[in-house]
Amino acid sequence: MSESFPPRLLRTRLYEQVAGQISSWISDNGLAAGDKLPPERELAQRLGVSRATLSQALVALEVVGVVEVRHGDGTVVTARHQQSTRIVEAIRRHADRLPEVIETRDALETKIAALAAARRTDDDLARIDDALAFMEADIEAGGRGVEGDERFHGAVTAASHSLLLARLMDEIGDLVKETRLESLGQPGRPQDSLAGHRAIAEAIRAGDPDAAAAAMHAHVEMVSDVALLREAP
Amino acid sequence: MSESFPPRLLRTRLYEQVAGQISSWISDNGLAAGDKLPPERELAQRLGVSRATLSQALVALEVVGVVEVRHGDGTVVTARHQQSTRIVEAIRRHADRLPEVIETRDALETKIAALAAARRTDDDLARIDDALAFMEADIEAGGRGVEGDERFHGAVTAASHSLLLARLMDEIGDLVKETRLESLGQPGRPQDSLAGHRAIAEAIRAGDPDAAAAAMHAHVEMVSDVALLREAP
DNA sequence: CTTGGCTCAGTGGCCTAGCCAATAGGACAA
DNA sequence: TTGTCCTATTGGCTAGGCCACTGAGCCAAG
Repeated sequence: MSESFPPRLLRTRLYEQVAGQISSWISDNGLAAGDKLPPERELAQRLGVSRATLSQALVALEVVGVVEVRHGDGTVVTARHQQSTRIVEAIRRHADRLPEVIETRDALETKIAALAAARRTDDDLARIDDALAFMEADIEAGGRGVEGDERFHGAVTAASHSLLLARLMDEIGDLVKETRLESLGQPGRPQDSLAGHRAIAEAIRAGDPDAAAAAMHAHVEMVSDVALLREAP
Repeated sequence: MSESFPPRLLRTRLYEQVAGQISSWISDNGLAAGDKLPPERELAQRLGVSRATLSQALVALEVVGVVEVRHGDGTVVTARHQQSTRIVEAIRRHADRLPEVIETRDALETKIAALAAARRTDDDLARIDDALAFMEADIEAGGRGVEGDERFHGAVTAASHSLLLARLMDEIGDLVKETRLESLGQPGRPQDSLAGHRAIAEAIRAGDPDAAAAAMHAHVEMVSDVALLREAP
């Protein structure tokens, strides 16, 4: 019942507000890469916070890649400040983001499947089979196989032995999760999905990259056939 | 001239070390999602730093998504802590990271090229042509066309009209830059690269996704033929 | 027995005040 | 012109303290 409750009323820490203000101040005043921010002491006073808090905000902005703090010199604006940071948010709020997620999954997972077919060890294969079995049991018990689906794709990703691709998949993990829930909620879909997984697993077992890529592509395409998208061709 | 100078001898701030220690402490002790860290006062004392510094470290870890700091309750470990965080660093230090970057580029840019062919506007096309012209002029003037190369791929990415794919490309931007420098430094390579770009541009102009994908794939494959890799087949 | 309010100990949030350390840029000597 | 040194500026970090929030236990009202 407690499905969609109030969003937990997240409490904003002071440093977050400060970071936000600095960030938008940079945009509003059109500060470009290399431009300097005011000294900490002055900035803190102007913002009405202590230097310690300002320091936290700067750490946050630094981690995200908006500014660079140089001991003894000052704080300068980094390049690529507008793009990276807020795009995730932009996407999250964007209504028609589903197609983009599908496209991106297709790009990454097709390659991942091909690599997995070429590189999988026996252990990798065992984990893939485990995920398959888990999903099958879940579905037979009346479940939708959500977790099994997740495990399967995770196992395949691991089998590709590419840290970078794994990292990017993780990056879009949350978005993928939403499409997963969407997709597996449709009647008959879990079984179809399981069948798709089996085809992918077989190609990987056989060590056939092209077949694995094709199977994964077909699978992602099938998954993308979601009610939400079916109205606007 | 200041092309690839000293890596700027990055100065580690205390909070970075602290964040690192906490992070590995979490891994080593097998802390799972939901487990609590010691209180700030105790942790600060144990690590031999002030609470303010520890606080900065926690902000950093929070921004990255490793922990969640709850006012009045404590600091708890978040899910997905092991994967995301340190992989970027791991990759950066990994000697044989080149192949992974190439693979990932191939996955993303092949898809991007196909989408660009399907969606490019006339403006997109104009920007692509501009980049092409810029690179050509640079090469004729004796340059290596590094910036032109960057512009071209940027223009194609923009033409794909996918925020998500653009974001992921941005994510691996630094790594790609290194391979770019590596590749274009080889004799005759700039011209070859330019020819590859032309083929891609033509396919996009013609609105042929398959051809664009194929051309991009060939291009990435050509680029990957780097001295560093040629010894270990 | 359940519910709501109260208290209190533990914990993070934030501040003030201050000294240390790195940097850049100017003054000055060679 | 070049190299060295000095110093003002600016960030790095600490210490110590008060306030605010959370959760658990207790207790009285329903």
